[in-house]
Amino acid sequence: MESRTPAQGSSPADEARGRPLLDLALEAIWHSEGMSRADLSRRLEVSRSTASELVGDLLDTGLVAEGGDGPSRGGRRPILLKFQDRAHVILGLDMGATHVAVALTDLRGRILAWREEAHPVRSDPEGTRALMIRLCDTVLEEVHGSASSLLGIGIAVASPVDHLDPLRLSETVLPAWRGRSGFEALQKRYRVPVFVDNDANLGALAEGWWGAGRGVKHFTFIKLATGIGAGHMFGGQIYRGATNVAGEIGHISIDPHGDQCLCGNRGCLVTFIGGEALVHRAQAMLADEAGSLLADGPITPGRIEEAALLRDPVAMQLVREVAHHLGVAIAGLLNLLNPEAVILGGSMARLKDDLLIPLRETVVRRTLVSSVAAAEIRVSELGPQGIALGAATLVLSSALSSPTLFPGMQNLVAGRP
Amino acid sequence: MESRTPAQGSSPADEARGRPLLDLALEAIWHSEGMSRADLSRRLEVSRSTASELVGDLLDTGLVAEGGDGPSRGGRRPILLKFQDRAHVILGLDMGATHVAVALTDLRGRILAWREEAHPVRSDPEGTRALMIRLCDTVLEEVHGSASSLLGIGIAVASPVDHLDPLRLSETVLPAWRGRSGFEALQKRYRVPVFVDNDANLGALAEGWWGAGRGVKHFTFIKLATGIGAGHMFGGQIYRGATNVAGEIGHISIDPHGDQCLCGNRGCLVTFIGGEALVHRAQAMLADEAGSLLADGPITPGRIEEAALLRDPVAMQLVREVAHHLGVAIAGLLNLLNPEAVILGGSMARLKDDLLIPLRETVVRRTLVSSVAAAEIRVSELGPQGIALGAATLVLSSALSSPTLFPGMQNLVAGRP
DNA sequence: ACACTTTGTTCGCCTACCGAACAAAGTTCC
DNA sequence: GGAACTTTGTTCGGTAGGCGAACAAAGTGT
Repeated sequence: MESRTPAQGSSPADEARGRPLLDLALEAIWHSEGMSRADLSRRLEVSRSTASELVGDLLDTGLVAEGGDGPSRGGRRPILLKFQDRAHVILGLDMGATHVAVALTDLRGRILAWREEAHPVRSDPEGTRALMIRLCDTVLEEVHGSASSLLGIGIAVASPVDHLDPLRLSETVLPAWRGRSGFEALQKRYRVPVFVDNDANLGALAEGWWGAGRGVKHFTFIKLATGIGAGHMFGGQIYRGATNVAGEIGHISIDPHGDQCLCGNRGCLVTFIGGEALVHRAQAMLADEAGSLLADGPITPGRIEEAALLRDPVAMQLVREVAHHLGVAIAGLLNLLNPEAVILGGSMARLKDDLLIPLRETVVRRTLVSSVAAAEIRVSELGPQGIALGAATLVLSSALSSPTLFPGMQNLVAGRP
Repeated sequence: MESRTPAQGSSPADEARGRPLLDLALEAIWHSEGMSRADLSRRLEVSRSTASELVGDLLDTGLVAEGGDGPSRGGRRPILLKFQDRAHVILGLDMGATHVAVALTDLRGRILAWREEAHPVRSDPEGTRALMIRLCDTVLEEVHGSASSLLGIGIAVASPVDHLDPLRLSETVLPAWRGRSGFEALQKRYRVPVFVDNDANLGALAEGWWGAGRGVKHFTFIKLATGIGAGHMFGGQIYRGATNVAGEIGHISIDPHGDQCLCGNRGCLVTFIGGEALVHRAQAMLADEAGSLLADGPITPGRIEEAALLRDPVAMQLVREVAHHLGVAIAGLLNLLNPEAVILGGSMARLKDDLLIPLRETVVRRTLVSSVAAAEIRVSELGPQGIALGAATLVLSSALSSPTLFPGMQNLVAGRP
């Protein structure tokens, strides 16, 4: 079974000695849209002759193809090389607390098929595993013939993931699963590597590759949901901390005299703006003021977001309160880590400026150095599909940084005839 | 003028392609004490023949020498290779708010000579620069003949440092310096590269190389002084954030109803345990209770530390309060970053368990995941010399990771006869 | 004394990469 | 429209960094 860290042949010495030229060439072509052999030669700082030879090898793999001539730069027109985004597909699974979602993507993060279904994940491991397989089969059938070119499966789980044994799940967060994910079944069924990581980390990864974090070196993604989780992207890499549980921003205390939290701390962020806290607060506010859209029917975080979008006064007051409390926590984050940006995802993200403007105000009032206050605070661009997309991106990023995962590249590195 | 980032020939392509074998060999020999050519071959995963040739080159530089035979492992006895720690010396300067300190070290972080002098650094740029040169001359003379083998100068400043222009100083923190450090004069006088970084970062670097952070991948160093600063070491590298001001832990709010801070925030950590806050709190406590060692004479953080060491009840009560407030901030840090360890330096560090025990208690009560609570909290092992030692270490680490900084290595990389 | 290990050197080989040269295909300027 | 110049992409010999095999030197274990 494959772990998230590519196990094969990655010795400490190899890491320091750098990656083979062929890998770098593939990655460079992926990043640029339509680069010539001469461009590649300049990019990798190799001679045009070697660039030419590298391209020859890559053409054989099918991952790269020639795609017509580009504009002349004063001489012969270059032959553009295009990464073949459709050479493979990737399955990205989002296993939340109460739903399962599956995205089938190409190698450019485009979602070719999508399925989402509500399910009591926490209490029903067997049913969840069956559902995951059913959804995977569905999307693979929908995009005809894609099963044969499946590159890998990425899975986002709403629980900490052990770096050394990513197929185990936290027994405290998901007791009914008893630590065993059973994801090996997916690996056996589809005969491809399986990668697992925490959902906030993968939300961050997706935003960094395709969303609000493109081109941003250091940022933190905060997922607002029942719980509050964060994923850090430092220098293009997910930062996981010592034991892979970095990002528990929900349990930062923002008021030592606040309510007791399950974690033992007082005044955790989650006791102010977690899903349950929001519902309680809404109920309390409705007791004072009637005439809210929230008055009829059960109150859920989703309905609060809906109501705020419709400019319901109670819901908007709640959003302002969320903005304030979150602002205190983010101010601390900025002072401590000085990221370039903070990206908000999950519920509330659709509110955009209604959330961001009061949030920014709190942050600016509460940060010292001007450059810290200049950090951008944005909302997710990917919405609810972001987590599953991030799971697929985990596979893609692994493959691009160590292309032996691509079936066509294995012949080249091992020993060619 | 050299910046902290080695400017010479470091193109993006070079970085990805990895460092030359010769550099890796030098670093490997530095790290091990007495490794053979065969060991090196295994470590770098190259053949014994190449390892042998690499060693031949390194012997020529004078940075490595053969140091007798090692114990047999069942065959011929290996010839041990020893890094020549005395081949060069390094100057490490610590420019605090009210003092200047200089350490002359060898290539193993041993302090060969040390000078420290109080000086109103903030208000007197000219005098500070003259003092720095005087102290440098003194320590270079004391270790006779070392001036000729000076490798470089590292400087720790108690102000944020711009990554792109490390010779500029923050105008807000040190207005009298008007942004100009004038450190170019040191470079001209001693004809060696000068490296500059923030003092908390360099404290972290020193602890990571020589002190309480040896072998710890991810940790945060917190310097308690007039202000509270932190430096993060992630994976052996100083983490600086987007604009080089990561680590402003002093301005994390731990109580939104607390006192107003200069930064605009309320209830910042410094308003509880910064140098001035400590003095005020001590004065207030003395009004209630007499008979303290602190009653006679001016109250300073240093005297509070002294009194606590002598088990003065007022001072010890203050320490417990510091431990509690710091614990709240550290709990947040652990939840957010999940480091392996937190290392405390500056004043109070000498108190060890008197500080650590109540601190750990607060942290454990306030962190969710068990592995987060398992993070080690320690005090600095290097004491007041740590910052200057870190400045010297900045030079050493740069030289080891890009050995062209060593005079003897330049002939080899360029083009040998 | 013998077999077996480990170290370190030598030497020929292989291959990834380079530079020079060249053809093909454009552009610019007169 | 043609000459001069550019840029691209290929070919081809050269080079040097690293490898493996072989070997001598110096150990250990039985």
